[in-house]
Amino acid sequence: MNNKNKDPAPPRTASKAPVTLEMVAKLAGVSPSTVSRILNGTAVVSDAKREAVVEATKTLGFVPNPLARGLAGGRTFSIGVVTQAIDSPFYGAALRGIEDELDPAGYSPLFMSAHWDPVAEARCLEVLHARRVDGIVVLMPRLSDAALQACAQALPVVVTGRELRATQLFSLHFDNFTGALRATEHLLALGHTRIAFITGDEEHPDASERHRGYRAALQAAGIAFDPQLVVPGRYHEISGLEAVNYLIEKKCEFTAIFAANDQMAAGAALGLFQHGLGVPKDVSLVGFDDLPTSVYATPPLSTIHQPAYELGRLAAASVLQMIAGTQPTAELPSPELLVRGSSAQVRPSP
Amino acid sequence: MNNKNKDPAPPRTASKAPVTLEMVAKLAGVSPSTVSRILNGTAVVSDAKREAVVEATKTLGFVPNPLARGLAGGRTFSIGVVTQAIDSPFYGAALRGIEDELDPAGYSPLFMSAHWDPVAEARCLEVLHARRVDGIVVLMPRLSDAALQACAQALPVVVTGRELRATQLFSLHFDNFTGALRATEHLLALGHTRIAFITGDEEHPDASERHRGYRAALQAAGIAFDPQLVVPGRYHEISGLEAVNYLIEKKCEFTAIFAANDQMAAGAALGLFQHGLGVPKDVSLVGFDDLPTSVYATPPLSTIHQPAYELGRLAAASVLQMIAGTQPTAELPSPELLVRGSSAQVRPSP
DNA sequence: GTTAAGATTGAATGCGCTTTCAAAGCCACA
DNA sequence: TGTGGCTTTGAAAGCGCATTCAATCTTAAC
Repeated sequence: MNNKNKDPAPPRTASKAPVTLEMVAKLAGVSPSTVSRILNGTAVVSDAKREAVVEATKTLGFVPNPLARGLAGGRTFSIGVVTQAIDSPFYGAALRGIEDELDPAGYSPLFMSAHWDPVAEARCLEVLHARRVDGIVVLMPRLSDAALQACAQALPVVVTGRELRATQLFSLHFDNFTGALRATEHLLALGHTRIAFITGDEEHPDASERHRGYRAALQAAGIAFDPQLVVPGRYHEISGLEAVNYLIEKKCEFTAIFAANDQMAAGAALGLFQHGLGVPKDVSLVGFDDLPTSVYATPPLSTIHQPAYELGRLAAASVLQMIAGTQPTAELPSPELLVRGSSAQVRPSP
Repeated sequence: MNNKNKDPAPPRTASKAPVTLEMVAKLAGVSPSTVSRILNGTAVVSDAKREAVVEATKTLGFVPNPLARGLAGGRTFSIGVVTQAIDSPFYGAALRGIEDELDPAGYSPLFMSAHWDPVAEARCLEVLHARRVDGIVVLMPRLSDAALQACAQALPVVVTGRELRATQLFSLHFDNFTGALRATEHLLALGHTRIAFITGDEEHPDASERHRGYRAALQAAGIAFDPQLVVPGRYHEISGLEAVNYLIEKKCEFTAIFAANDQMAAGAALGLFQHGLGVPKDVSLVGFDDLPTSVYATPPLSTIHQPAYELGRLAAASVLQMIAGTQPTAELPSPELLVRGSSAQVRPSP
């Protein structure tokens, strides 16, 4: 491979014999304790010694061993992150946010996937605890509040997608209700009255909040709720597709669809396409989440922006604050409606 | 929150005083060494003691401290994984594959993102090395071969997206050339002769291989190569969109587009849509990668399936093999063309 | 009935670092 | 000149585990 990059990584000759703090101490002519103190800023040291140590650290290329630090000091400078699916477009952005926030602070994330399984989630927590992480972020937990609170007794925990507060436990919650309300209102404002709703996995609190938002908007507009128009989904693309098939099969009349997330909206779009229905010509479509891919859908998907990246950043910042002893105060931005090409004025019925 | 899940995580009462191997030893009436031996299967122990230890381990809820294990034993049971972007749809699947392979083996992945920056990548390698991971997987490295080889001197390394072999260094390479060849042949077979190509970031070996595949197919079909039809892209959606705009602006004639990856194909699709061009009615479109979302595009995208998940699994399995002392032999499956709705017979020109 | 080889086991050491604890050095004040 | 209080520094004790080494107990062969 003709890779002409100048190498940023000098071929470490020390690949065999790892440099230890003790060696630095000897070279600098001080005790190991002093080196440690300088490394951690634990105490005041004379400038002379400090310089000698810094010098020695450089010439030796010393990098402290995190394992030893963790074992001796009790802090590992790593944050456990429990996600449901590392390969989900939504979580991806959140993980990125966590990364970006942790990195400059000198912390490393330790990602684990629970796959929406409470048992697996509990195992993740256990493993992270065993690995002595300094704090934990749980993205959209499936575990009970009590389990989370129990976990928070041992170390700082931040959860998202749930309202929950306790000592060493902070929650970051997005206003799904208002988001869904806005989305439905948007469709309503375009003249739609027959708005189908594809629900999320109602095991998730978000899903039911979005459902409530949909109903609230309808009610406020004085439109009778029609249970026929609500089709259960599971947050996956395929369930959006199935929902559309179901609606059409049942000959439900609808001029718009609000899907509880963008992934199902994508599935729904495909379903409509397969049935020869144009978006937004025949059916308006609105999603929820604003996945990075949604703006590149054809047509671009109208949706509620959920700040996944921000969520990650704030969650990470919050654990860091708790570790530092401060009570976090972060709050997620309000839901924001993004009107794109998939929603339009209702056509006068033929 | 009405979470009715039975709690899989019993409220560990021992959240304060961590159980140590020594405590287990005392309870079981044996020496710490024996407990360690049983834990690691390092030596034969009498059944009586083994049972006593297992029993004690259970009643105490003992979980060995990975930090201590790592420090004392030199093995951390963790694998460093360097990815370019944790939030990319392509990498997501690969990471998932790695996770799935590592987990049953008792290893944990340690993910780090290098953001396509060789300097950052070198830093990742350093951090992972410092964290004493037992092996490293580098997905689509940007670093020079030499740097990678240097890294492999210290511990087992698996790289993907590059052909590179050395002691403790294994590479997993996908046949991008053939993939691109197949994609182009497909378009050719449909009667297209004016096939535009949106390149990837040519810093990546994959990108140039795909480019070569495109040209090879054209040549084999006896079609003169037209440089006008090749538009540089950078693997992002936006560059696909820009490429289409460029082609149309320049009034290039084309009946099909082959994008070097699905993300750019999505961008291209949007561009065509904005210009009122139908896919595949007016322009056929073929991508590369087979992202999970591509099957839900409207119309579903014809593409070359790249086994990202498999890639992750095989890479992980390979490091594990190297750690175990065996030479890995894994090989990626051949590229596979998936014909979906975005490509069709060329229309007789008007 | 011995003895050597082999199987089990425990005591002790160390991985690399943080952190008391106490000693030594410093200052100012009386 | 002496004493108390403060600061800088080093020695030493672990953190929790793996592992070497030597001791003890078996078993087999003579």
